[in-house]
Formats: sequence, C-alpha cells, structure tokens
Amino acid sequence: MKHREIDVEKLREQFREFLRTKMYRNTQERFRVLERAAELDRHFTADELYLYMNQRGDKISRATVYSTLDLLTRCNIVTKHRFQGDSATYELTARKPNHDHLICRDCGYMVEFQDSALVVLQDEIARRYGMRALSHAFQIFATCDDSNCQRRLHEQSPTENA
Amino acid sequence: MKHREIDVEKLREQFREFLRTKMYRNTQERFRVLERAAELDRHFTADELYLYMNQRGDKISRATVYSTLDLLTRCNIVTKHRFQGDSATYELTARKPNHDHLICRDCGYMVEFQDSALVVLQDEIARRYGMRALSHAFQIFATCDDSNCQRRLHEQSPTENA
DNA sequence: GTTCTTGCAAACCCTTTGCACGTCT
DNA sequence: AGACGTGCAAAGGGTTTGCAAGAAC
Repeated sequence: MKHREIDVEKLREQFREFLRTKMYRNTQERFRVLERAAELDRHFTADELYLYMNQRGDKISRATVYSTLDLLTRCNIVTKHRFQGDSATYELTARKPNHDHLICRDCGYMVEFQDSALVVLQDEIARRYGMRALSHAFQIFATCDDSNCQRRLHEQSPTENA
Repeated sequence: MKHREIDVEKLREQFREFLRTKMYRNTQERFRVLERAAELDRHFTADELYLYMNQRGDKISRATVYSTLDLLTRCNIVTKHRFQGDSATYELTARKPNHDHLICRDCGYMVEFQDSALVVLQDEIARRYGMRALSHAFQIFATCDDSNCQRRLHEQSPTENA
C-alpha cells in the first residue's frame, strides 16, 4: 500500500510563508532543496540529498543543503531524526504523519509504524507539565527474536493499527 | 524528592558478569568509569565524564572512556541518548528507570517524566511485528506555552504518574 | 545599493583508530 | 607468554563557518 501523495505545491506555499514571516529570502536553491527532498520518498541524510541533487544536475553546495534542511526542519516541513550512531536523517513530515520507529538492535532492521495512542499520550503528558506538545519521537529498540535476524532486513508485513 | 539510591556494588557485579560472559577483561579503568559515572547523578557526555575523572585524579584517556561507555551501554547499565544536535549523552539506567523526556523547542527546558503506558505500548507494538522490545526512547517536543518561556529553565514541579 | 545567501574550502567537534606500551589471565 | 586493553595523537566523518562573489530585495 502506497501512502498519501505529497502535495508539493502546498509545501512550497508553507515554506514561502515561513520565509516571509522570518524575513528570510526566497531563493531558487531553497525551493529546489524542498522539491528534491519531496522526490526522495524516504529517509535521507543531508549528504545523500546533496549527492542526489548534483547527480540530477542541480548545482548546489553542501552548505546550502544543510542550511536549507535546517530551515525546513524549523518550519516542520521536514523532520530530523537522530538515530543511534549515524548521521542525522531527514524525511518529509507529510510523507507519513506521526509514524515512529521499531529498530532491531542486532541487525538494524527497521519498521515504521503508526499508533494513535502515542499522539494522545504526547498531548496528555505535555499538558500535565503545563506545556503544549508539538511532536514526538518514539523509538523502540528490540530484537528480531529469530535466529536468522539478518535475513529479515528487507521483509515487511504486519498488522496495521491506529 | 530524591530518587532511589543507586546500588553501585550491584552494578559492579552486573558489569563483571557481562565482561565474563563476553570474554572481556576486568580492568581497573573499566570499573573506575562505572564508579565515576554513578557519582554523576545526571546526564553527561563522554567528554564531561573524561574531564570529571581527570579532575578527580583518575588518569584516563578519552579512548578508554568512550570504549567503556560503549560496553556499559551494551549491557544496559548506562543508557545512551542522542538528542537533537548535540553530542551523545549518557546516564545510569538505574538512576531513574524508564523515564522519558519532554523538551521545550524554544528554550531547551527539559522535564524527565515516567509513564508506565509507554512500556506497555513498547512491548505491544514490538510483538505486533514479531519482535521483542528491549527498551525505548520517547521524546516529546513542546513549547512552554508561556510568554516567559526562558524563565522556566530551572523550575520543576508537576504531578507524578505511572 | 545594501543586505542576505551561496559556494568553496578550511575549520570544527565528537568519536574512532593505529600503534607502541602496559596489564590481565 | 600471549592476548587484550590503554594512552596518545592523528585520522575520520558529519556539520558548520569565514570569506569573496552573486542574487534578492
């Protein structure tokens, strides 16, 4: 099952609005980063996006990619993850809203799952401390619980919830 | 309210057992890292621990601190966090079991909270995908929802749950 | 025209590594 | 004795920065 199509025009609009509000300039590079990030329908690192863009013929520097990803993160168009060990990974927030990660500590196999209980909890806990929740990051570290753990790297399957 | 006292002897025992099982050696340095980490009753970075130990008169290298923290993480005596941006932070797992973090995106104010629902969810979701949960990391990003957000940096207060 | 952004390369920070020496078993 | 761990300094990888040239306003 493919998840929702991303409305890039809407994102551009949202980004334009953010830049306007914060008095940043509308540059071609910034909007190109957004577009290419939207094309990559997956998690990516800043460097992967940089390489992808230059392969595709956009001439852009790492510095610009990093700085634009920072802007896009600040306005919540992109979500930045810091999983254990590696470099930061990014993804479009609209790609799959409110999903979290279940990661095998042994083989790195990762499942993206959605569970509405987390959003409820997020809001409730923040309220308990007089704060207002914006988003959350939830990672479950687990084991495949299976002797051929490595094999499962490219599998997928289970029951949806939410 | 002070949280539970940490039983360092028990941790030493646990570490000894881990090293034995994995055929690693019992060295003074490794146990000293554990002891000093236990003294720091808070989150710390590898470098902070390194500096603390050398201030306290232990002669130890960064390499050893890093490698021992890795061992301690692998046997779950220490928990490693990767919050946004910064370097990795560590803390004794026994310090405050199963707690998570609520972070103000504007001022950095951080609350450590406990909620038993998360452990239940962690187990249930892992099971749903045929995996066995070991631990989780849950961060809520929020705003203080308050005009003097910065002021709250050193406050604390709320209702316990669990 | 002024200010902000870009691109490049160098700098930076955290972490890991190679190697010689020391320590554990 | 032999294998593993430590310390040091250097390398490594990801990210940020300083500065000159270019684009936005």
